[in-house]
Amino acid sequence: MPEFNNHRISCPNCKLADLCLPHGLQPQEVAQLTGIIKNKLPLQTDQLLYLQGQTCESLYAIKSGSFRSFIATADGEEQTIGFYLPGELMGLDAFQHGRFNCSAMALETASVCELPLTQLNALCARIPSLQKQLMRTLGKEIASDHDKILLGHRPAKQRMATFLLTLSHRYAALGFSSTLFNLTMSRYDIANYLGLTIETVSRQLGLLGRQGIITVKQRGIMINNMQALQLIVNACPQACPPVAAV
Amino acid sequence: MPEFNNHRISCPNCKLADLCLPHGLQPQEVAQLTGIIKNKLPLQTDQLLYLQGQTCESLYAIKSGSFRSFIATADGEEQTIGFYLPGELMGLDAFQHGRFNCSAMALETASVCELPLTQLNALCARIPSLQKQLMRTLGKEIASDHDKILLGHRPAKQRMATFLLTLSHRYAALGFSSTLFNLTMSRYDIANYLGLTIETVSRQLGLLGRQGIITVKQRGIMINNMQALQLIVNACPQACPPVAAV
DNA sequence: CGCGGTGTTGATCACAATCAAGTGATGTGG
DNA sequence: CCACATCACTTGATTGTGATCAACACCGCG
Repeated sequence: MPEFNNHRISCPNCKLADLCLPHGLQPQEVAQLTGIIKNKLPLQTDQLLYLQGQTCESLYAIKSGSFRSFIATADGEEQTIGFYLPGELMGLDAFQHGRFNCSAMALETASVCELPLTQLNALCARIPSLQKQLMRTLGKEIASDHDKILLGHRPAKQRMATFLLTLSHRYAALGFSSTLFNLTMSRYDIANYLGLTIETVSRQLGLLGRQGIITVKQRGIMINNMQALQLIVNACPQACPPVAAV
Repeated sequence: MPEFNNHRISCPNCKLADLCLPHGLQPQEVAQLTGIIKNKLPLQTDQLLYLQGQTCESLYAIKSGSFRSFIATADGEEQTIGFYLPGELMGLDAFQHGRFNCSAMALETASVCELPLTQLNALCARIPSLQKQLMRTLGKEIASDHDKILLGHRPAKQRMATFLLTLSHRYAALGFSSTLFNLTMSRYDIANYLGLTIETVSRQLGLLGRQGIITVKQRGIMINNMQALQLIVNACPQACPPVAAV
């Protein structure tokens, strides 16, 4: 993945600005936002950005790399809740009690902008459009969570297709290829996220590959037939018309 | 369900105040909040409070009754996302684009407080603790959505038990009995919400009944063994220890 | 009454989990 | 540089949970 990482933290120079918190702000407001960003050392693979239960003192915007957020369930297992890509804001679920509701782990070398809450709140009070943008981001998080709830009630094939298509769209929004990308997470992570087993994930990927819709090479994914993928996503569970079997 | 409905809308006199937006506000601030509430006619069973796609001009706090929120899926089906009880705030998912992301329908006769967004925003700018409370509510919504995502990956028995236990806790928070309550939604709604079929819901309820953990009479639920229910909720999918079979 | 909506119960089937073995990449020490 | 271990993933065989299909019970209501 190309580097969005700037040596000096500065929203005005950041390619991600329009996807991130500065979206819709005046240049002078963006400058103020830049002012509160705390520098943070890059994280290595498998390093925790924060831990479930910790007091939340900052939100984190991803500059580069990707993260996995997960919750420890009652039975001691981990349940992956979501994956985060550059430009996305992490830690919003801590707004309820001031403590992180899930843990966040780097899937690869990654860097983030740290936004101390006290300063962010103060800034929000002075910049209405920043407040508004933060609320929009919260609304987006809720809407995306609703999609995940729906997804949980779908058959395996549809979950897999939706997962790939969503990633594709998010990469496209970042300016990357929508048809050729690498999965930064393991099959185990995907399975856990989708509520499937690794075997089922593997089989579904294999199936989509044999149908010619995608090409899988390790963690590399090429989407050959975006429309077919979309059809699988839209299909109602029953009455699934045969999708150009090969 | 008893009536929380006051003849004049007034947060200071509302028994729900501490569960709702006024929580943590100074009396004088609560008065200001009361000032922006628009009166709205009570809704009848199956009446829509808002429709997915509509421009969102207000948030709604439930005074009495209950609601079901649902999304129209790609295949034309409805998918129930959640149920709302008195004191809860509806419409938060509209923050993303200013349009409601789901529809809300009354499950019984219900009344709501309408909070026009423009006035609410203006008030938030002047009352930091109101702003904070709104953010907390958003965080709560996200956290509860995460729980729903987890639930989707659990076996039927656990989904059913969790559903009942969550309702029990919410009723208790409202000052109602935690062990004796009526379901305001149909089996169909429950099944749709949990991602199961009505048959499975019926069977799971029957099973819990035969185990003596609950007593089901139509839509009336009595919880006889809260701890057993909690054990089912906590249990890991496999290695489910036999729960006092009768 | 009989009817329609709502919910229950039973029989069968299918999808995905589980169990089990095997392949392929990557890394390590001899 | 190769033997070997390890990890990540794939593939195959079997099983079980919950969906589907189908019939039936219950309740309110005209």
